[in-house]
Amino acid sequence: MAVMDEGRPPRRAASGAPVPPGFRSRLLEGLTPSQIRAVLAGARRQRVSRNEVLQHEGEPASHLSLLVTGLAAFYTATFEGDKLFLRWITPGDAFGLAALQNQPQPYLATVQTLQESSVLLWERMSAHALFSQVPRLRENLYAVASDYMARLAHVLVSRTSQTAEQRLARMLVESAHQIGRAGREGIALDLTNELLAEAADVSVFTASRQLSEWHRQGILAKSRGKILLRAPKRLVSLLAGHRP
Amino acid sequence: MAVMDEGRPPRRAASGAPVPPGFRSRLLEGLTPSQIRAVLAGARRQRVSRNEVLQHEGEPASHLSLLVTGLAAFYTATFEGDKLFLRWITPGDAFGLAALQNQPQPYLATVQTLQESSVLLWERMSAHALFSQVPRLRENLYAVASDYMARLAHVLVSRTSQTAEQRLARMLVESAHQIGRAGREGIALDLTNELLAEAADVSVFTASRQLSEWHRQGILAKSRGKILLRAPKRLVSLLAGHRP
DNA sequence: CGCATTGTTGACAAAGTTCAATTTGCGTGG
DNA sequence: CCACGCAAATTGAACTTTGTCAACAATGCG
Repeated sequence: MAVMDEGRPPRRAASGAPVPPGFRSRLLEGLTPSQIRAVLAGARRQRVSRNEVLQHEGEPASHLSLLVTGLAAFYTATFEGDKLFLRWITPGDAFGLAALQNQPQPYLATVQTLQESSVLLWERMSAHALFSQVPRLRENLYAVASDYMARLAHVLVSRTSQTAEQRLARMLVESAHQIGRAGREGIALDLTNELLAEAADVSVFTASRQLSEWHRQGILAKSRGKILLRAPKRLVSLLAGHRP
Repeated sequence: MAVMDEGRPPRRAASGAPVPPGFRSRLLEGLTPSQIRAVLAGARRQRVSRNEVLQHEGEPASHLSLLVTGLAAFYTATFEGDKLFLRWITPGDAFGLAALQNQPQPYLATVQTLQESSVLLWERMSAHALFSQVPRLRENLYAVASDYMARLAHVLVSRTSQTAEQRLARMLVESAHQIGRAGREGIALDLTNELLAEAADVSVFTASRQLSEWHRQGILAKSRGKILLRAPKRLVSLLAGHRP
């Protein structure tokens, strides 16, 4: 993964703050420092508060975006208009990949912040120009798109072939990797039952019952809006060791 | 969509038959005739019989492929190893897009023929070379990949938020577009209950019951391995007109 | 301290799957 | 050309999983 050069104080982008030291993104991997500077210079940096919609499914894909700090969720809408969680967007994740198509396309999903965040935004046309100048960007873009594909396929498999219990376990384990904070007691997650239920596509009631069950078994501890995974391995075993 | 030049007799590719006249593929759209010749010349043409596996999920993506004639299905495997239908592959559809990544990647899905078919195969490295020579190919590739994303998202929405009846209706309507033969009586589909059930992710029993119901209502006619859609619009109305 | 948000619990209902028992259709070989 | 045999399709009934709903509890913020 690309790491920003931490040696020298990073140059301030034309219209925004620099990227935090140590920031990594799959999209910028393998670029030279000067290429990274050029790419960042073409972006607009923006702070966004919690629960802000960064892109709206169906609207023309006008920007390529990159989450710098914070947390967002990537949703698609059902035919009835309910939102359907697809994945977390964490710092370093790009979204709005539809903007890089030659023909203007609509966004495939809605992205909404779950915490105060900051993003880099490239306007469609200037992104096209940048991607022509830096071939490595195109390669990275394709890799990122492929990663979306693979994740989407996993979600699909999970939703259609796993039980509610397994989906919850999977979501907890994945979330632990992506948005968890490791501590002495275990891995801490800032998730309400409601958000977790939504992410695992389970009713809040099922989520509550299952979490209580795992709490009883000592696998995790709960408090309001927080989950502490004490034994993530026991959750993993619910997934893999399913067939005896 | 790209159409092969039908004016002159198509030049025979190095190691296979030419593409049939009128053949169209999203992947080759916008290429000049000479570019198309060059691209086809780099491919191996292959006949494959029914139920042949063209690529295996998890194996290294060694080839980019293009279905020329016939029909195939694009499956992914569940964690238990069952196959999970994702989409049809019809003539002109490319698959094995993972081969175009810079780093070698595994195939994301299994592709299996449902009829006697023929495919064009590009070995990974020569595909890379071709795609460097013809920038338009890269653009098309990205568009094709985006189309996969969009379809996958649709499947996901369908699987998680629609009833068995709706999924069957949707699958019938989609299949009618993609693999149906329009006739005076309606649109004919060569599908067994089993294949349809698999594609809609429904048990064969549910499929049988629902088809019988629609048969009773005059929406379709069935015979062994065949379905004749008489009133596809009434199926569509089950999807959209669901909310009153 | 009061109130809104978040979480819990039990009873019940709905949607589909599973299973077993048959029936139907169709190609084939005698 | 007929009967056989297999694959495809059907049907009813029990069963499972999970969602829905209503009522309630507890947590923590202002």
